[in-house]
Amino acid sequence: MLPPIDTQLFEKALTFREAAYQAIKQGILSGQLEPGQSLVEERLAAMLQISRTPVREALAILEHEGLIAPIYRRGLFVCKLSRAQVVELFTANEAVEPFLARRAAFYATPEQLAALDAAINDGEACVERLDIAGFLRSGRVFHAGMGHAAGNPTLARFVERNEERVDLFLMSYGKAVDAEMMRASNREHRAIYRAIADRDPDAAARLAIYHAQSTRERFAALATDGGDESESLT
Amino acid sequence: MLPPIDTQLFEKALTFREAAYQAIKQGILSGQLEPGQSLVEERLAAMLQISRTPVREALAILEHEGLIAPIYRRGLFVCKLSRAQVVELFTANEAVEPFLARRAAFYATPEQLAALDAAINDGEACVERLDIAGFLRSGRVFHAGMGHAAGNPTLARFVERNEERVDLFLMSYGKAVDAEMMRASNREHRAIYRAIADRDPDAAARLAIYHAQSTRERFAALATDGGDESESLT
DNA sequence: GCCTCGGGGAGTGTATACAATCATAGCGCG
DNA sequence: CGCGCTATGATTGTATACACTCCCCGAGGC
Repeated sequence: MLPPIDTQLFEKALTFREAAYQAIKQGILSGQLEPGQSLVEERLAAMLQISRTPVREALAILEHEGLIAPIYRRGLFVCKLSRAQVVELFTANEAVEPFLARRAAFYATPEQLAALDAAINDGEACVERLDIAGFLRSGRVFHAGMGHAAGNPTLARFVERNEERVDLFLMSYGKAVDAEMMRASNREHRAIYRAIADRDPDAAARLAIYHAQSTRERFAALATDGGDESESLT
Repeated sequence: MLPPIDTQLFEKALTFREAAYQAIKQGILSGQLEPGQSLVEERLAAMLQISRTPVREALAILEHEGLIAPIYRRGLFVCKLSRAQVVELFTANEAVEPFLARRAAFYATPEQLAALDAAINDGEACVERLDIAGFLRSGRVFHAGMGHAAGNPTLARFVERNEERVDLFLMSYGKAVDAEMMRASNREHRAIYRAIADRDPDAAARLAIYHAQSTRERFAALATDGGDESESLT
């Protein structure tokens, strides 16, 4: 599955490198480039109608972010995360999310609250369409938005990257993600949002913990099989 | 100030890109490349005796990590963090460190405990030598080691990167960092270590919080002046 | 004396060229 | 018929070449 030739992306980004980074990342997170698939530099460059140089620089960054993994002189591959790695990501989020929720309840501006609300509504729309990739994206927007509202870009970006990697895993199990699961997740998002909007830090933090644990349990129920655990590309 | 030509680094790394990444990062964190200084690709390439291509890829990663910042078609510069940004980093650590300390108290292996102890001892040695860069490095090793002992590489790397950026800031104020300050920090590290070694999660978490806050206060006392706050390169 | 306006140089951003290595397929041989 | 070996192609890793942009500086005009 190949992402189509890049078109408007170059208008937003100053450099081809940035455009390539966005395009490839988008391709991965939208499911067009599936986990385990090999990424040939020249092919990507041809799709984006640029040369290999900026593509390589973009790939270097994505590799550093943990979305793709190289095998020396063999090629680059979209990461296949193991269950253990995903559990680790959830654990990391468990440490950070309640902190963010609490602070968001203190500091969120009306605009930021509106952004959170919009992300939740977008998620609901995606559920109706059974648009899994879109739903996962809306979730990332929500979590990143909460980080932003908490006034800590560093933590916000950390959470966002973790979500990206989790979603990358979930894309592998796309067929198993059903509407009820998505609805449950969105309900929890809305509950957190309400607590933040009500300026109730304790409730926000509590609900964030609940959400993290609950998500992990939903995930565990999903990924019972091992799959090809052996070749978990890191 | 220029880092000398790379020698042994290429033996450890498979690619020039990785070697360049390590070398440049090392140059920044050791203080050879000072905040605000411009990094000319060709110059770096000449020092490392390689071409610009792998250097650029390494720089792209460092930029993504937030250690250097580009100005479009003007050049790359070692980041000058603002006080607000450093406070933000401390806040992020405050959320994560107690979590790591608690888990480390549960899961640390004897080897990991030994590594923590070694890092602390190294730090003490650096204090005697008044080796600020070395002391900061030992601190990064300690914090990263705690993350590792907590069994969560994701959080460990997050903390490590935050420490790198904080240390980058402190390098600017190198002259103001005195021995007593370093000793205090190391004492707190040792206290955390003892709690972990004693398998006392609550104490470890409590001491980690205290350390984070205490470090932030020491920092605040240090960076009272604004410096050239205006041009904080992000 | 101050401002404006080229011209040269430095340096990034991108493209292309080259070398090294790995996979694979074809072929011979046992 | 299966196994190993070689040759060829594909793809990465690195180097070099080119174009464009921005800054600096000096000359000329007011």
